[in-house]
Amino acid sequence: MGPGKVRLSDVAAVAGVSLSTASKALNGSTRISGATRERVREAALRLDFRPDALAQSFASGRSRTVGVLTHRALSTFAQPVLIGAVLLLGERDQATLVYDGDVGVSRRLGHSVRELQARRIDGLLVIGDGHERVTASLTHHFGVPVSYAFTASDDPDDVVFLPDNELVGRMAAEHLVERGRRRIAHLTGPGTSIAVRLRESGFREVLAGAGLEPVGPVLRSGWGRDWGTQAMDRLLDSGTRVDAVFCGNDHIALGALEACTRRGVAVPDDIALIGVDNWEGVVVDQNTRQITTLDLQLEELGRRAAASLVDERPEPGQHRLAPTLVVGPST
Amino acid sequence: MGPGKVRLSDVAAVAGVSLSTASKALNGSTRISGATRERVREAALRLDFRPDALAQSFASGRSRTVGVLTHRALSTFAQPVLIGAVLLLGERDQATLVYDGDVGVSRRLGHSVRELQARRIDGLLVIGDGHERVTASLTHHFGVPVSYAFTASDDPDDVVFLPDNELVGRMAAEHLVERGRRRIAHLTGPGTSIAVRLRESGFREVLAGAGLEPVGPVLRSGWGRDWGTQAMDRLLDSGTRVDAVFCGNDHIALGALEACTRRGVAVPDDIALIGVDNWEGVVVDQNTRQITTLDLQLEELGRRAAASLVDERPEPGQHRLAPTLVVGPST
DNA sequence: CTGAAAGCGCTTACAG
DNA sequence: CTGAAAGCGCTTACAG
Repeated sequence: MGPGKVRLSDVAAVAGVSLSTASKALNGSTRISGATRERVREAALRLDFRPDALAQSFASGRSRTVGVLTHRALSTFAQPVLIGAVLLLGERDQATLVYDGDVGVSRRLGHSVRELQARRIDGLLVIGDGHERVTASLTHHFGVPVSYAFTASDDPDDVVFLPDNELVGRMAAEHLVERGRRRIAHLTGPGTSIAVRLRESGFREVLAGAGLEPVGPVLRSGWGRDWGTQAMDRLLDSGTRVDAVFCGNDHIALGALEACTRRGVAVPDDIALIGVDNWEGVVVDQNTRQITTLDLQLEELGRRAAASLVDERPEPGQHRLAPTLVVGPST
Repeated sequence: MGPGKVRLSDVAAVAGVSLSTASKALNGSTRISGATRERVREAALRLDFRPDALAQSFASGRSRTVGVLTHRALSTFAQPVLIGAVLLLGERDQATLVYDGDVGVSRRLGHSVRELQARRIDGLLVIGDGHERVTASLTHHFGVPVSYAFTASDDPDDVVFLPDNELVGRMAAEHLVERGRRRIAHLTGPGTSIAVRLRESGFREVLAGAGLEPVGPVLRSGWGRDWGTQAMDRLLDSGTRVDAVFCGNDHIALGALEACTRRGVAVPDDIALIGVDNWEGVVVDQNTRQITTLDLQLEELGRRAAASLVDERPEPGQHRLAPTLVVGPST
């Protein structure tokens, strides 16, 4: 259906202007008389002109495609980052070329980098797998903007987006302190984890500001529900008086909740629990919404990182995204 | 760094052939003498020639970009489908242009369709939000292959990929029957749901084949954990003897587990529980792996649907993907 | 502000 | 099997 493909030259002819003028009228913010612009626009509208994106890209050198490099086997946490990036890029009419592979392994990487260069991507987003690893900077391989999401880069001049894990700790502490809790313990993941250390540091900072410190020893080990149960039992067995626990993630918080329930400790009346991740089902979709959590806003992280490539280019350095407090109704 | 951009004409010159011959030697499966092909390849390698993808696309009309239309606000379930699609397409060196919007609402859709056409996409993938809704076919808007994932289309000639929900029911029943369970109940989601009906139908079919039928009334209502607890309580209160329960999803199964635990019913010794979704944390990462589940393989669904656009084109009609059984160790 | 012209770097009938 | 030539449909200095 239709009179064949409409080209810009057809629009120009109908509008009674040259090809180059038509082009500028439609795209360029160049000096063009308002009247001419209107005439060209009308003609384009009337003819239902749609510029051939392939030709535009070829002529302009802009591919309207952003490359994305992800770390092999996208984790639960990295997935929303990629989703956010892909959706934002779509909103900007940018396609996404995703290569998955171990960003630390140069073999696969070499192929991906070459392909992305050949594609003349307009920008590159490197998505890592959390705060734990540092990605070797790839920025110098590309003549286009490169940003890093959910991983640090080893070049301080890179544009990096990370969840603000220190703020996570501060917000957890503030939430509990504001609600009158004073004897706050901390059960968390392995002490080798950067996220664990940052969260703990923010947590201690706010406590100190309120003239407090963590009650009992900070227990650091795993990220699983089992560990949460075990740690909570240990804490309560020790006889430490506790009125709140900051759990390093929601799995730990659920494990702690289980221990409390088993021992007849009321949550949150006797002990308030706060976790991290907004793990689906922890807060939503349960009567037993006894846990408050902090959402790392990972999809938004992906959106911001992608936007940094196609919208205004931000300052070099680490950009930290604030988490969101998701309050269990009874807390 | 380097002697400027290497073009195909440079390769041709070095190899001592014409531009067109060089092009065919590198891409075409056309009749080219082995010797010539080798010479051209060597030259390309030596010069580190990388074809300009923009020029290739423009000349060939193939954009190496696949369009993806997703239903507004990607759900937890639709996300892995998109991830799978994007990753597979990357493996095929295909970029992805994702437009999110209500596929049923023509306003936004119109813009997306026009943009995708202008981009001269090589194929289109429509990702829906599960078995419940039927998407109006968009196939006729495009001259390129269109596939549908995680939604039905209203045109029987469309290529559609769905989880095999009937098989979900059959596999759940088979698993329980094979393990000697005979008094099997079914607690599930709303009776209006297509997925609920298909799962129940497969479930009943296998039971019937074993000379059985569901024990007690099939309880249909919500998808949440609360409902699972409530339904399990109702079932046990009724005095019905039960040795297994097929739960419509993992949330329901977890709710049922809670009810059992509270009442001192041993799972899986007294009552085996099987759910659906392989919801993170249900089976993995807990000592209390008391629940078996069926994984809908949604990422694989996305991969298959994407592959149907860029690899071999499958038959029209619905293609159903088998779930995977994820057995809790003690079941 | 407008237009003529070159050029982006390949692919692909077509003729030989 | 190989090559000369046209052409893909825009953008962008450049000159006017």
